Amino acid sequence: MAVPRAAGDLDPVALEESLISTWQEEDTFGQQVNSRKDGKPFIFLEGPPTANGKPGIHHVVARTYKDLVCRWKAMEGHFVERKGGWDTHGLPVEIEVQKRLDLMSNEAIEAFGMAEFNEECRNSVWTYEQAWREMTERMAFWVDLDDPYVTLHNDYVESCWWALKQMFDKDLLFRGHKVLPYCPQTGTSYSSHEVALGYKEVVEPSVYVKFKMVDDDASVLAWTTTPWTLPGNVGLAVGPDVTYVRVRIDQPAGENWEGRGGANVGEEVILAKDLFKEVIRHHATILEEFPGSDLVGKAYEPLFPGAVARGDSQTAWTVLEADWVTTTDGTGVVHTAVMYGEDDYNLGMEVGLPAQHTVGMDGAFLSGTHSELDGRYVKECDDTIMDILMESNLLYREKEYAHEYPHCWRTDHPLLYYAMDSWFVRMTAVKERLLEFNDQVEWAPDWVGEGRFGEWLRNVKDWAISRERYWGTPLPVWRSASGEMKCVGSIAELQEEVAKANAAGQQNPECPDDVDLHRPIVDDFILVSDSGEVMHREPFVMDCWFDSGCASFAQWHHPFDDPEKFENNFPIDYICEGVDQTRGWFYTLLAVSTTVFDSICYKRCLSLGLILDAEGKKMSKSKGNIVDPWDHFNREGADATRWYMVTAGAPWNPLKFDPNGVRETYAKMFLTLWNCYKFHADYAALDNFDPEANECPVENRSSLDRWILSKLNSVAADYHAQFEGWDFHKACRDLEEFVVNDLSNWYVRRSRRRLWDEGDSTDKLACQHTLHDVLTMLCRLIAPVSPFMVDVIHRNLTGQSAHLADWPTPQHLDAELESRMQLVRNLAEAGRKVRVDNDHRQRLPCQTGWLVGAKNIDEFYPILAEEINVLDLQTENDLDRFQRIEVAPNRKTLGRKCRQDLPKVMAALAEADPEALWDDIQNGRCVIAGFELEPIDVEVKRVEREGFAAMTAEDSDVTLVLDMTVTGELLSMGLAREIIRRVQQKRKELDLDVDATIALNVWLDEGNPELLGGDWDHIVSEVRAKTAILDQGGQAPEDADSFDVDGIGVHFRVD
RNA sequence: GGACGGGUAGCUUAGGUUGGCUGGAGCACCCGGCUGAUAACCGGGAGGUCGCAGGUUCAAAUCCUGCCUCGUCCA
Repeated sequence: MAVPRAAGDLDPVALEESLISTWQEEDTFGQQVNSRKDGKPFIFLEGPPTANGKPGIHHVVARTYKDLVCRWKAMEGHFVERKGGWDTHGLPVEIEVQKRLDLMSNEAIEAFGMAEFNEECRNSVWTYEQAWREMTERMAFWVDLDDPYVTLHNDYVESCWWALKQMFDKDLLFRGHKVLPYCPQTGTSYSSHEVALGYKEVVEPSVYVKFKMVDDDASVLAWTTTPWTLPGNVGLAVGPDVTYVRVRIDQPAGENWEGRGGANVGEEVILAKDLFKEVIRHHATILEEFPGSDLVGKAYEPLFPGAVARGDSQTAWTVLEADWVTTTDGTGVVHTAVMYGEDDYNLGMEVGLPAQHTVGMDGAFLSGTHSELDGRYVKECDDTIMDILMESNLLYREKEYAHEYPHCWRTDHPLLYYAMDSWFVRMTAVKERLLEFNDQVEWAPDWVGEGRFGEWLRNVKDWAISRERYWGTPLPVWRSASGEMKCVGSIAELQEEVAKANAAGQQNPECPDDVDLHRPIVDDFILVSDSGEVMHREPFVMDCWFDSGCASFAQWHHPFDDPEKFENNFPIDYICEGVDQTRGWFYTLLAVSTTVFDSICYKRCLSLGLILDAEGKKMSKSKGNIVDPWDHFNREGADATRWYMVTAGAPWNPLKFDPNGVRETYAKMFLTLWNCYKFHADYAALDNFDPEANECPVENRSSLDRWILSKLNSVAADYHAQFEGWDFHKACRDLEEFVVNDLSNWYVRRSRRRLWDEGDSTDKLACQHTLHDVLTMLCRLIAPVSPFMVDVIHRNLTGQSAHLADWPTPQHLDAELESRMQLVRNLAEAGRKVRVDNDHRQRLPCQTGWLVGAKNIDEFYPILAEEINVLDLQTENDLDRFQRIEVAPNRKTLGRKCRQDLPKVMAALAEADPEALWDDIQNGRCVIAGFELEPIDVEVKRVEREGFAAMTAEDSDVTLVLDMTVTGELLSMGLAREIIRRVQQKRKELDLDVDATIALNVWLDEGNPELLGGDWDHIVSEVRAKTAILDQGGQAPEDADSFDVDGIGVHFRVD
């Protein structure tokens, strides 16, 4: 420890920037981690951001919560390693590059060269790395960015391969179809995010089609907006509980019939009752009504015989039931083409419909569909299809239909929903385990785990993990034409397989130890199956969510490097990301750990709310309402920015980021803290105060000192408890309240005089020790949240960084002392109110004040007397002299007792004389409206009697009474105080040193109260006047400063 | 359409699980005060259909039902 240096003025930006250099020089972060090496590990996992976007204020929020928990746990003594990470694969990277290089289709990419394209992606990933590093460092997120995990690194990819192989071996990885929006022109399927880029309103033909029943003369009527899917029709779905009708056409169509289609008189059709009027354009009679379940199982004739082969399907071309069928549009019968709709596909898989394409990857009908359609682009066949249906009398109506339909954002062509070959992880097989593991996670807030996440898990679907893309972790599965498969789980295994294949006659390229595990390199290896068949790699890359889902082990290159590293760091203690990660990272981590390790992945998960702008709108580039964190780093500093974000609301609530709020936080919290510190440091430096040199046991200090220590320690205890309960916002709001109200506005204000003492008093020493103790503890409490200023303060006071210090343990608690001080403060407040009510200036002293009903606060009388400016403060024991009692009903007990008679009882209580009433209640003689009132049923409060200059302090029965008599002596003292205040103000304006002396002239106008000798001397000494002249009744020069007291002029000059 | 969360003063919010006394606070505004105390502090004022409508209850911001609205995720 050392004598502190004087604090100087505050420049938060300079302070923080210079401290960052210090941290770098001495590797404070490394020291914090390593000094806790023997502590129990607290395992944190950084959710990898993608570095190909600019970091914004929302990233600062997430990183603040990550950082503050890690710093807090480290100070508590845990070993907290913080490895950085980067998410580097995936579609957004590809799109970015495609836009830049104008490669708008897969053909274009392949013409450009897949290797070259991926190289571009690899580089583009680091576009904003520098910006991320600078932001991370400037906001003081302590994370190791020099040795991060990177999802594109071979080691990382290899771990992902290993994980996939574990799934493959457990039969959890399988090949199937997924219906996706697909653009035949670019040959790519799209993610929902890409689809969202291209929705357009279009008007297209929609058709009502008659499906002829096999054992019935009637037809079932179905509707579709995509006629091109009709050749693929293999089923009709009805709602089992929907009511259907069979109707007979009674008359030919009217003249206003539009478009193709029609029906003959006597023909019967079946459709939902609710839609009958809307759909049927003929006069028709309802023959019968029945539920959809009656239709289920009935067969109908295929529209395009031969387009799809029946195979061994029992259910093809029959009516099926599906609970998602509605009667909001169409006919209540849904045409089902297995390969061209998600519901269709799922239903088809469920009931065993043939899964056969009628459309090729080029968007054209496959040959064998129909002689007039084969080989033609499907979107150009609507007319032909309708004509074909017309010829067989299968078309009932055509109708123009306007709707939003997704289009390719690159080529503007309509997308086709198309069943693509896809790979899945069989999550449905581990659903129960997922739910069990989720129950073990401590979620903040808990409703995310129970609600949103739990809901997601209860409806878990198999995870489609393959993407038909280029830049990503390649799917390590090789497959032969006959369906033999091999999943490769490591580079060594790949080398082995390549060698085997080469031995069987293949001519593969080199496969060295550092072979790049990306496309197209891995595509070039051709392996050979156990039966000797040639196998090619399945041409997919992984969903990049799979990459990040592997982070808990892939960051350590598990199991290839030191497996202990992983075992000691799994499962994770703490992760923290935005709530939008619920079905993203939070899910994929659990999905991977469950399928690979049959284990939970993380024990605690803090899910953060979104960041909105000050208007509550989502921040987005297009709206231009993004807040740049640097605006605040460079103005109020990172401390204030972080503190603001933490105190603005619960972490999981959406945060409306208000730039003004940051300024406010700076002005209130940090300026105040700095000034408290400055007050201590300046005097400590002046007095050569060394906290170790002169011991000053707490029990020997004044009650004011013991109070602030106790108060801080109670706040610290709550602070800690609230941290434990994730209520960081409440903890920090309370601490801020402490700094502003308790420390600055009471303790420091009440202690100023003590430090002005130029001698070496015990009391001054006690105050300095107390300030030292309070400030160091405060710094440690704040350090995890806002790490800069407190570290500077802590270093100056103790010679050690706050971040290497221990988390404080509460001590010196004295609840009784705290409550007495609370009373004193409430009384001081009451005193000010009395003066305002009685029009009595604050600086004009009162001769006497009486405290009525006060106990045990004698030791604070001097403080209180000064606060309320009373010369003589006395205890008054005759409570009835200034106080009376009030009897208030206790509604809780009375309500239970009286029920509906409560209003009557309340009215009676309000009427009754309080003294007599209370007497009766105490003696069990009080019966109102038939109810006997007991003492518990009322609350007795003592309040001041009216007609006195008196006020009862808040939350107490103690009344303060002031004597409002004004005397010459009092006026003189009050005048002296006015003058002192104005002169001090002037000294400040003149920017004089605190210990500079002045020459003072004072002129008092006629009618001013006489300034008594003692009071004049007091002025002279207070304002440090070397020479002083008082002229009562004289004429002041023009250039003198002037002010009024009670309407009479006072003039002075300071030289 | 579904799940989850929000809606309290001009703005930001506390309270809501456990129904009860006058719905707290901060910013901004107005008046006053205090200060060798800072962009600080203190007192007072103005500002509220606690989203709307029902219900339960002696009593609802709080519990229940429905609706409106905003957000997120999923269809």
